[in-house]
Amino acid sequence: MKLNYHHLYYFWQVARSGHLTRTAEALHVSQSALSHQIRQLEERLGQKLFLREGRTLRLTEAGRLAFDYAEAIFRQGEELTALFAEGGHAHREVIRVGAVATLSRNFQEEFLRPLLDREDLELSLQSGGLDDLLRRLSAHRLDVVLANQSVRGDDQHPWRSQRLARQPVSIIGATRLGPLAPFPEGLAGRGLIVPGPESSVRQAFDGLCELHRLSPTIIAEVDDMALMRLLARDTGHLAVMPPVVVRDELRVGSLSDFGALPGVFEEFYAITIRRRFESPLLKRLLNQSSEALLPGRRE
Amino acid sequence: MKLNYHHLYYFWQVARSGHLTRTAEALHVSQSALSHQIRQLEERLGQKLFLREGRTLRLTEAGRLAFDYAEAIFRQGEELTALFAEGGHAHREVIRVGAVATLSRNFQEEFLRPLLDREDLELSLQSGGLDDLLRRLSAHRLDVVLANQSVRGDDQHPWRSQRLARQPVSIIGATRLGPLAPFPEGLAGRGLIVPGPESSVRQAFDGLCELHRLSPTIIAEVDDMALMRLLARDTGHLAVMPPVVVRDELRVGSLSDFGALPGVFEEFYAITIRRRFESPLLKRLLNQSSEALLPGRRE
DNA sequence: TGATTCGTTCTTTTTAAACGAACGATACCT
DNA sequence: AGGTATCGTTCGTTTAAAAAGAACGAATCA
Repeated sequence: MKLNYHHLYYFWQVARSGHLTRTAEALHVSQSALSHQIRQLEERLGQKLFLREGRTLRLTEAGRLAFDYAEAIFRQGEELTALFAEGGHAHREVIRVGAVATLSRNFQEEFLRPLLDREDLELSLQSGGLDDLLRRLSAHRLDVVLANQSVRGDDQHPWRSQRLARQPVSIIGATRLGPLAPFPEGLAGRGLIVPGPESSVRQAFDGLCELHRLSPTIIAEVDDMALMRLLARDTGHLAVMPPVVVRDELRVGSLSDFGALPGVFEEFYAITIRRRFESPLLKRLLNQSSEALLPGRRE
Repeated sequence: MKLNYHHLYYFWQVARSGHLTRTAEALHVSQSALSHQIRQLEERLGQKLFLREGRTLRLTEAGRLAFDYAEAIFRQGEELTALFAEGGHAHREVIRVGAVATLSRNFQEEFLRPLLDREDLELSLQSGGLDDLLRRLSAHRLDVVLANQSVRGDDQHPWRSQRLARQPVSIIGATRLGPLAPFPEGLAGRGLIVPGPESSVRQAFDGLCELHRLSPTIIAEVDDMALMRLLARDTGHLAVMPPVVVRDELRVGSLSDFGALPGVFEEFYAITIRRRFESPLLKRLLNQSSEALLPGRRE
């Protein structure tokens, strides 16, 4: 009881033009053949797709529904054939990476570095929210999603999260603030910029504060690492963030690392979809990334 | 030179399992038939999809590409058949409306009102950004998009914008601010909340200010009408917005309309896609909406 | 009213898909 | 190593599905 895509194609063509005879001519088949095939589709689906009103055809509600699906299906098919038609030559390898927009750019760059100097590779990098990216991953429009949290897969969405890196998290602030006692003393009377309440870093940090009976003054909750970096640099407040994010500023000396927070880590995950044939390049990339970036990598 | 979806289906099934023989058994065809059909697909596309390495199959890069498309195509097909299989009964009429999230809720409700009390109709209402909604419209996942700007269609995207309503725009503020001289005098020394610079209302308002040699103090630029309504109610600032948005507050008396701005209008558009068979219900809805809501409707 | 257009239905013809046996290559086992 | 089972390919043959073509009926137009 499977759908016959040949029938659906004929239906689609007739539905978009509205005329059986003209469509038959355009497709170089007889109208009787068309009529018959469409009738078979209706039988298979169990519902009328056209209302035959005299000698004109009108779509039924079911037909409208089927038409919308057919449109989506055959547009993709056309896209596919176009892709193969133009590029008669061999296809370059493509890796499509989605990155959660709030992720550290340094981390993204680190991950992509092995790919950047390869001439034979086409790299597509897309930013967005995690939900959006996961949707694209499920639709096979992405090969991997970089995120700072893991997701659990289920039957519907066979996602697989692989931890790539685990960065220590520190108290970061402008060097001009002068020397600061290490955590937890140094925090007294200071404003803090912290990650949003959803993030794992924030939750670990809150736990740590509770342990030390601290209730620091939260100035801002910021999810975007790039923004947090700017705020740490340009305000007099302290930020809770991984030092790797502000690597350059630490080297130049405009920002200082006032000490790592014990037990607080920012974790990075590569989310992929289980598939029979994985791209060997992607596989290699994930393996070498988790080896290179995993614990205690100096940056 | 058209794509054979039957071939593609076989390829898809083989590619997802990785084995030709097992797939042949599962599909109740001989392996020779499968092998032959896949070979034909390769010939049609002009490229190898599998690397035959001894007695194992591996996807080529082109194969990976084709597989992703096949996945998208046949998932939709399965969705379609599932839809018809469960709902053996006649399909209820469906109208899928997308509304730009920043649009006045009152306007949306007004538009949808004729549909709400119909038992025989299934209504789907989706919010989002204009770009996102237009994409869904093009993919036939929406029937109509409500927006506060018109879009021009092109060959790729045969959009059609139809103006539904044109609302006057006023200076709105908390009643407790006391009586206010009409525009432009009343604005002197007041903070203003205005729509964002992209909106047509804002552009018309800026033009009006220039005409009167006014440069009012902009407190905030807000695109979301619901948010603007809250700000007008809860702050001491004046807002530039259509009175219809705060209809309830005006009636209760918590907000006052300090006078319409000449020549400034908020316009509402219904964006649809040209198609052969339009839903008669949608057609009727658009017609009666533009009649009912067009100029000077009291609200 | 009669010619014409357009979709349907039937039978016959043509085309394409499926089968099954033989073959070749590879992996596995002892 | 050498035998054997497994897996994909390639044939010629068979079978099933799609197309053609003619006859029919209903609606449209002059």
